[in-house]
Amino acid sequence: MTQYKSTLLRLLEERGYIHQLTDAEGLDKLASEGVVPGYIGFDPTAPSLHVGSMVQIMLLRRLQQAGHKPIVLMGGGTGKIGDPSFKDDARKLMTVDTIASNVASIRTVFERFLTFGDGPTDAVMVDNADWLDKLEYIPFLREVGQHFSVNRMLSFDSVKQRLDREQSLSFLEFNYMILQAYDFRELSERLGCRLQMGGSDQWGNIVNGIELTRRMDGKEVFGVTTPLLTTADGAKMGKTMNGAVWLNEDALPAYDFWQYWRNADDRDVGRFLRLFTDLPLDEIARLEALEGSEINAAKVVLANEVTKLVRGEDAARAAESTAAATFAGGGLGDDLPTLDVEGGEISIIDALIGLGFAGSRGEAKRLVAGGGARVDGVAVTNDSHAITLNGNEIRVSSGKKKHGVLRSR
RNA sequence: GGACAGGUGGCCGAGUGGUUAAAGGCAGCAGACUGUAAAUCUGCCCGCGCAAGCGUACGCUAGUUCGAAUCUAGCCCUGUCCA
Repeated sequence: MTQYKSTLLRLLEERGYIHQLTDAEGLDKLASEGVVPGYIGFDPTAPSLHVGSMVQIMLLRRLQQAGHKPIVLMGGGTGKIGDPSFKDDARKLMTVDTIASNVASIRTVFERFLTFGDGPTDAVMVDNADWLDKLEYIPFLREVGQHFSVNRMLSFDSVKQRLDREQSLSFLEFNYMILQAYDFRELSERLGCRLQMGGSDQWGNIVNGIELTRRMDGKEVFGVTTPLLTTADGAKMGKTMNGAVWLNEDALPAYDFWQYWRNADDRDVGRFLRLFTDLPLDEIARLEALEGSEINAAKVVLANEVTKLVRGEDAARAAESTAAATFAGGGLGDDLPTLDVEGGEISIIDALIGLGFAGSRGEAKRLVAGGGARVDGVAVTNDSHAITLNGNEIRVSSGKKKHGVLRSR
């Protein structure tokens, strides 16, 4: 199992992407013989994907790096249903318009990770609404439905958990796994797709797709899942401070994105470097071996590399220099949130709200009362404090990490 | 259609007439310690207000009561079992 012949599996193995494989030997053989088209599905539940989806995106990138063809499947059709997997409650149904606009917005991110085009190993993007929307119920039941055993479906974790917890699972959601399986089969027909990848929670769906493809067409296809990514302290990746860590620029400023990686847990640095950057493994080994506070250097590299990939070179450089100026120098950087102040004076409360460090006046006051608010590095404990700018830029901070700039206008 | 159980703050979960803006936990924010790390300890954690206070809030609606998350009725939703 350890020694793969194919570049693909070796690459995935050594960088930590593999959790489960459906047929390691078969896939290894296939991948060493020629181009393997492989896909991963993404649900358009929001206008942007977040860091939690990044393993999958990187997986497609690795696929292309290893000389194969990545297929990005947008779940424009399945998104109308919602994955029941492990959710506590039924997802609210999204309107068709929302889905369409989410699909369009998510699309842009992939261009940074993959090379699209018409060549044999160029990436393509497809939307399962293209075929799912047109399905006719009776023909679909006859062709596809006959291959599914309800007994079996009930035994899948995604469904079982919902039932065990005595939570409702609508028939609509129950169908999700069938449609997902159908996607694989459809992609195998349309694009000769041989491989589906996904998070470990997708295992059941992937296996279903493989079986359906075999039963309907007698074709052999494969599946790979990635480990469920959590941070070292056990939290799901991609949810922090002010919510999710979005990939799209308009959903999260590059500086905040950079900071997310800069603040990674020590124990995660090596793993993240392998998964989310293209740095060579020996370089990563050197970085993750750094001890104590030296590891901070590795975190900067991590932040730079990931930001470069997701947001571009310029964004990464700007974020780094802002961070350096703000933290090391105690100064200001261009990327910090900025508030234009009229009239040369503003109350500390309004400044904190204006910079987005507090969501309400009460919250701002509590922050001040708790000693977390600083003006030019000096703690302010009086919530009626007024800041006078005198034409200068003033630095306002919430805690030690969140900094912003007041500028007079 | 019937019987039973249930719907509480971002989540989990106590609370069964006033002392309940609602125990506890998780998540989050801040402070101390540090390395913009982890762990630990401390404070905060519906909104407005300097405050007294006011406004909202316990599925929805209408009641009973001086007073309801707590009682009554109807409705909606969920689960389990029965038809």
